Amino acid sequence: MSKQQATIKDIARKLRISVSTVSRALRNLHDVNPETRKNVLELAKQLNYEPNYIAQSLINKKTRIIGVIVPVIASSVFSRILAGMNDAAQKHGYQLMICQSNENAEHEAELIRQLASFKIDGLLVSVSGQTKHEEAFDLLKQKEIPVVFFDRVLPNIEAPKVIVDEFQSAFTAVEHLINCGHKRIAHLGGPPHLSICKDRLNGYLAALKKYKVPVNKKLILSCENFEDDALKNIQRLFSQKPFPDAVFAINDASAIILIKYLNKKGIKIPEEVAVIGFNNDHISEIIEPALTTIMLPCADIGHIAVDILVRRINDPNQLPQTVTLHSNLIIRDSSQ
Amino acid sequence: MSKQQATIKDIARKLRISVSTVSRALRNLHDVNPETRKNVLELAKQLNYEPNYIAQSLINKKTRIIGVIVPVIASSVFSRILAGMNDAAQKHGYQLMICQSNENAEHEAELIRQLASFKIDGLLVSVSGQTKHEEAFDLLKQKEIPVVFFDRVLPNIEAPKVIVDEFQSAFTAVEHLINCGHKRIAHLGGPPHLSICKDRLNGYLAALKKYKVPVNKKLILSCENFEDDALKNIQRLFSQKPFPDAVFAINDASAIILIKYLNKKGIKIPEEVAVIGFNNDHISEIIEPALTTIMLPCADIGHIAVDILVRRINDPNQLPQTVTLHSNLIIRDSSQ
DNA sequence: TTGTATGCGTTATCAG
DNA sequence: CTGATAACGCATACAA
Repeated sequence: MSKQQATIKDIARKLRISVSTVSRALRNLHDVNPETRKNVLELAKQLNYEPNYIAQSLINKKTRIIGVIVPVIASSVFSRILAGMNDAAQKHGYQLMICQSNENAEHEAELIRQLASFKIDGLLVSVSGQTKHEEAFDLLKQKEIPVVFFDRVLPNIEAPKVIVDEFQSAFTAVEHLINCGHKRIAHLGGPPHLSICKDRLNGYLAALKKYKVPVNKKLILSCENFEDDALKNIQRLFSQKPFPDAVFAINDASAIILIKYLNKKGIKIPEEVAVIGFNNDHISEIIEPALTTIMLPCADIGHIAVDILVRRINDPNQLPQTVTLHSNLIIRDSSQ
Repeated sequence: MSKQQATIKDIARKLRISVSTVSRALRNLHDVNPETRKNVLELAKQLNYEPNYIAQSLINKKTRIIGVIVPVIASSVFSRILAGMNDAAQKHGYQLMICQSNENAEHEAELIRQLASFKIDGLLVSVSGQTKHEEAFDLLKQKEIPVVFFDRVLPNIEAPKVIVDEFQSAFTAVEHLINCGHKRIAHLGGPPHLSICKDRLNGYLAALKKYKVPVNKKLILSCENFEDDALKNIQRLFSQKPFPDAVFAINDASAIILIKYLNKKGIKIPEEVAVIGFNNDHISEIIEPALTTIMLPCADIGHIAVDILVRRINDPNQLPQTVTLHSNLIIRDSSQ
């Protein structure tokens, strides 16, 4: 923190008026002599005065800081969501305090405590892949810090959520595979306790059911750490006979690992195995064959989450709403 | 900010002791009765007491907040650097206030003012592609807020910097192309006033000079907005005859656009045109042909920038140092 | 070992 | 229209 910073006291002393008058003049309150105000504003400018948000926060009980916890910062989805949040927060006059949990539930809980100590006005959270309980979030309720969950949410927590219609997205993806004539469709899933993963699995199952494609449990795999576990699950999947003739992967990163695996094995995509991903990472349009995938509205997720949180900060009695955004199926060469 | 939060006053009242004793007990200072401390800590836990950083900041004149300004959050390089910064900041007990300038110099200046009002303890900046003056940073000097520049820095500013040896990186890249037998080597550059772009251009020129390859100005292009301008420059480049037989691109994103252009035109890589990128984006190992590129130590940049800044926060008299990190040439199929 | 008083920079409530 | 004073939550010199 700077030491040479001018305060309203300095202005008051030099102008031989009281600090309260200075405070009023600076904030353009009604009951202050135009001349006095002029003098104050001039001196303030000259001294390069800037209000101390910290001191204001102590009184207002508002910091204009929004905390954000994401599992990882360096991911295409989360970095795009964060960018959207940043722009939206700017519009509302808030700053973001961004942290990553590194997919670690304990660290996530610690971050919540830290951010609470910073007296953030509200928190935006996308839970780690390892977060199974909602205990960690009780602290926020108790401290009356409004929270909005986004993207990865806990199913049983009562709070506003901004999510993508994962069920419908997965359904659409698998329906597309079925329409392309595939029957033995595998699902390379994610951590099963995460709602996004559950929902995608259910969308997958619903599509199979609708089109009367029998469910084969051997074709349903869970990667506890997303793409980090993908390869070993892929190997297991393709050690079976007969092969699946299509794979719906939990994300593009896993799908790409699969494509490289199939390319290496000389298995033709999409003729022998069709592949569909999730996220529309930049890579997906570049890989050979280009990856059919689901495009998420990342920037919108960020904007809307911030908008809802700000509304909640200003009116804590808002009922928790869940905003469900739609995704787009992007059909490329890996599926047809 | 929460309203129901317990304060040291509450603890003091309930325990019928003074706030100063509570304050001391909570911070484990020496001169406090073990029994008293035990009572305080117990009640604190029971009331779910957490110190109010805001109030502490007002006294300590330290917020334990580090501001960060990057041109864009959703980029592979910057998001990885931010992730590194986050982990390093956590270790030092700081939180990050992250903003993006969206490559806009005016917005960057505005962000500096905003962060200054938040009384950040220090600032980490990677300048926007449009930042030509250093005026905006004078405010920080005046307010004695330490700054560390990273990755994209202004050449003439006296401040600590954490950069990659861009000259050497580019030299190595072009030397590699020359060693592969290429003679008409083009450079698809970035905004020319950015130091990283100047340095890469100079590295390119130095390599040509060392190996007595004649410089052809028609083969040197500048993309004012990096990959956003790449395509039109690529088209200009390949409207010339004879073609360049190799291209050193300013980043992987531009190199990928080039590869797709060449693939579409049926120009063989690397036989007819070799391509080399910069950044080692995830894509570079996935595209066909896999892209030879320069790998930046992103996480290290983040860690080291934070370390230096924290050192400077604690001792403002530190001389400004420039830490230059080395990159690695990753040779893949696009060059040989 | 503990309590009192004061202050950090600002705003709010009064009284004048 | 202006000023004195208390308060926000905490830390600290000093006194006890």
